[in-house]
Amino acid sequence: MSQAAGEPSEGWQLLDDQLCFALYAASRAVTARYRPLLDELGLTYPQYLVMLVLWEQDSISVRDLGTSLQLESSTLSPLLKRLEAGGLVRRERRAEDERSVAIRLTEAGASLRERAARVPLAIGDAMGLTSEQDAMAKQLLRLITANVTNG
Amino acid sequence: MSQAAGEPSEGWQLLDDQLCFALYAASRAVTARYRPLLDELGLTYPQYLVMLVLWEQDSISVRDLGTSLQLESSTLSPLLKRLEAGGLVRRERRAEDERSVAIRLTEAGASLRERAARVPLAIGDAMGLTSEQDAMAKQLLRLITANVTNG
DNA sequence: CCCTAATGAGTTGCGCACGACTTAATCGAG
DNA sequence: CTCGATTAAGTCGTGCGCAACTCATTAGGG
Repeated sequence: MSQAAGEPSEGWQLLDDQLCFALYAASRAVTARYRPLLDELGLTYPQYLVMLVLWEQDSISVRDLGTSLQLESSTLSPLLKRLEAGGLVRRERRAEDERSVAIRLTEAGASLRERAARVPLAIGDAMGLTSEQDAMAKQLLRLITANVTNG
Repeated sequence: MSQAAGEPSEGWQLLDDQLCFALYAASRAVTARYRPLLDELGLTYPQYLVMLVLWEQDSISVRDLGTSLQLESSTLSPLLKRLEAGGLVRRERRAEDERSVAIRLTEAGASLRERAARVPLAIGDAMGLTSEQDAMAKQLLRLITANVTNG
């Protein structure tokens, strides 16, 4: 166990013992691993997540996108504008409810799906987990998220 | 390979199946849980991590801080300036090597340690994991970080 | 019908996070 | 010793991520 200069450490407050830091470091490390792959597609990591949702379900409101990704409109609105500027999505007010904005894939956005197919495979490969470890990790992370979100 | 809207997805590229998203969501959820606690201390989450390192080992270079936290000097330099402006640390050039800057705690920075003692306990409590689950999660996250970083 | 509350999207301000770059100091081969 | 390469810290530009707020639209009680 590492110690403060001179005095013994008390055991609480050690960076390397904290799950929170392991989580923070792992998340950034994985995102960094995505970067070169996503650069080829002209996407950032959050933009890629938005595209994943749209490839699953085209024409979705900003609100529902926020629910899926747990992101605020203040994060999504500028991001979606950048995707629109890049020609991947269109934004149009809904006739039924003028408050709502539907996000739809353009042709370019839809066709990007094939080029992106290899990304999750490459990342899964880089993570190098067995399927049991992968399942365990997902389960634990979802448990943490659920506990920390409401509790 | 691509599908029309409405059809079932093929299993690759499903947001909810991806470990990377679970990681990203969990990391943000945990940080959000920290926020009200750290607000009372006048710290952000990355600032809190820097303070954790300093409480373990006072007088550390920006370089070594970056190695510990896996952060670039371009992230740390402005962050450390804000901590200095807040009166928690001092920055002084090292005599032995004028390129290097030593970060030292002020009195206020050192005494913040006691007030911060309850933070890891509160977070650990909120995560609600058994000690076995906690250990398993840390192990898996470190494995992912290690594999993804070099590989 | 009216008027207030709510809802959805967007704006602003601030603090990361990182790539690309700059500057200054040190190192090290010849 | 000299001078080109390396190293440490910092700056700049871009894109999140979120709190606090605004604005427009819709819902709903009286």
